Amino acid sequence: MCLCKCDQVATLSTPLISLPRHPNPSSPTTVNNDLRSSSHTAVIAQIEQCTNIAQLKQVHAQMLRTGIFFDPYYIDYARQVFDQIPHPNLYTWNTLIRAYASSADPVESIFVFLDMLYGCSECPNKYTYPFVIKAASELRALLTGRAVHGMAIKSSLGLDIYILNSLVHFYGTCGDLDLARRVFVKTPKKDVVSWNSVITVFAQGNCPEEALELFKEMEAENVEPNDVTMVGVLSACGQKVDLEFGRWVCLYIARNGITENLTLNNAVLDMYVKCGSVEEAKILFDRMPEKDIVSWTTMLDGYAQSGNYDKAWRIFDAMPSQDIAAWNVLISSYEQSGKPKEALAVFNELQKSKSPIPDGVTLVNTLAACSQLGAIDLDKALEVFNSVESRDVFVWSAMISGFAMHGQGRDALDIFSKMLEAKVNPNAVTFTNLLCACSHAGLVDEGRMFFYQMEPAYGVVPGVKHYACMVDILGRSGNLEEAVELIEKMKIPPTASVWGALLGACGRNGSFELAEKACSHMLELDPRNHGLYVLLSNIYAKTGKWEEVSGLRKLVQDLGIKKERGCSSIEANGSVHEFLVGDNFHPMCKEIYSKLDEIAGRLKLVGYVPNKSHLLHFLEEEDMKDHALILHSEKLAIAFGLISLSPSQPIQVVKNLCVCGDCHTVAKLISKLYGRVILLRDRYRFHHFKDGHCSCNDYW
DNA sequence: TTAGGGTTAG
Repeated sequence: MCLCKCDQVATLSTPLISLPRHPNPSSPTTVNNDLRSSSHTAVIAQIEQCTNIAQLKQVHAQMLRTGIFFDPYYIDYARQVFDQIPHPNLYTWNTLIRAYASSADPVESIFVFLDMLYGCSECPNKYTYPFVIKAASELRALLTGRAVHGMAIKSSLGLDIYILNSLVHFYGTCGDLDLARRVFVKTPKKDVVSWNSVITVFAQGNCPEEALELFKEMEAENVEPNDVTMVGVLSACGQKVDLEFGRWVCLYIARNGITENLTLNNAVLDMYVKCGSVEEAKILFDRMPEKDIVSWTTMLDGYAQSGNYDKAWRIFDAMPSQDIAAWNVLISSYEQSGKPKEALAVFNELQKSKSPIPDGVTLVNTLAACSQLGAIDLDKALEVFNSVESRDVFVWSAMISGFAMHGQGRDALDIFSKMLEAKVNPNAVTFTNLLCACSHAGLVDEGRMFFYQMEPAYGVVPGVKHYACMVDILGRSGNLEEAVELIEKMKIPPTASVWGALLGACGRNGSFELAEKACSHMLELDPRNHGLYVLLSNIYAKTGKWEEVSGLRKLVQDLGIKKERGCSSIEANGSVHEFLVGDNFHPMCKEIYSKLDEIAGRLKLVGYVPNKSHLLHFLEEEDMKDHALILHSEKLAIAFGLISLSPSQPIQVVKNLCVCGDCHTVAKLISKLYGRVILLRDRYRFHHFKDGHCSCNDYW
């Protein structure tokens, strides 16, 4: 990565925004490279002065104690020593394979293993396989790992518990939870590590329910859990946002005498943060006997995610050192909470501070912030992208996502081809973004091709997000039967998002029976999803099932389910203006409503008839004001934009929910009648309105 | 004299 080029990026997107605090330009922990290389020389000199094994062991112990043994520098040194051994024995080969497996360059581990198969007279043994499998896990190299698994079976080592436990971890890490579970089930005498491996991979593979089920099974089998088990269980609680169970786990840890340690405390901290209880996190944080960078970063994340940026910046300042993860937490939380300008401001601060150096995550979030700012800034995103020398898979994927959000499906596909040309292997995120691009641009055949090739050609097992995207692609294009078949064939249980994609398609294509089926599945999985009741209510209303509509309305009231209110914001003359549905609070509301009346008149002249099918019967009747236009927040924002911005300025609106069909039509007409460019970002994507057309080609 | 599982940001 080249800093001077990134500086260019910083200047081209310098945002005029004030953050709660501007960090110090220099980070307290700048690594001094000169010092480091002189220490390398000293250690090597010490090793070379050794005349017997005892002395060598002493140096080794010292290196382990200070942690410098894991400095990549010494692996190269070890390799040089290894290369001078005329006939290394199996033990020596294993040592080198192990060193590479947990190094920054695990692929070397695989290469050494292959060299060993030809260059060593002995066969790989029960020690070799766990190291090689670990390297394959690090690399997410599903095909390589499978081959190694096969070799282990052929060498009659297929039932070794260490090898099986590594394999559970390996398959899980590669996304094949099904296979991970099968290996686990076949493990003859499961020990605590077997259980930990399977619980951990399910927790990390977005299957927290299964992870917790496995934990219960483990208890039933009377296997005593340890601290590592609890880390996995806490991670599952965090993902489920199940604070109550998380608290129970904390009690369980105390009652069962499981030793607290730094990692376990960090996992508890993370659980509290993910469950939204920053207060409990802070109490633990204050009483933790030992804290590391992860503890600080988790706490920082807690405050940032809850929008408490003052406290977040205070934590940031108090941290012993601000590594790139800490910066990334700030950038990503600003970016994800719809504050792309603040995100870019933090990126600028980072650039000014010179250290730490931005990594792939920084660029991903910065690119996302650029794309959030609209079409003009997508060009900036391209500049950021082009200025980065080391593009990892996430940077490429972020760029694909940027194009996907703007409905530029072909551009997304082009970027993907270039990524393959650059020899960067796509991962699960790449395919999610790619499928999303296909969905937004109506590229059905391409979507199908990617979906069915991702596993055989690239070793990426389709996850629930990929299924949801594929169902969406098929549903939107009217291939409802195929979408249903796909859901039925899923190897993993469909989530609410998968059924939601089908439901959306049903709404458009009018298949009410199927919609009811999808709804009942979704209600089981996500009973407090307000949007779902709205959709279901619409479906009942369309089929004239008024009794069901009123029953549903009562249910929603009884359950106390609140909907997310539609809210649009627009920036004009340096400040942000927010509008809610039928809002009367804006100081210029009189002008805005008279502008809307004028718009309504002009739209009527060109034959526009409000499309009331998008009105949400009964459930949203309070939103229905007696106006010529249905006053969704985006219309208010656009009207305000017409009044306040000069004709040459694009009207940029951000909406928290999905844009409705009527607002979409109105925006198209306004862009033509008033000769304005309108950029509307909704929950999922961008719409660029110009000359009466939208960039999404009415396909969203 | 070698072994497997763990927490933060996409």
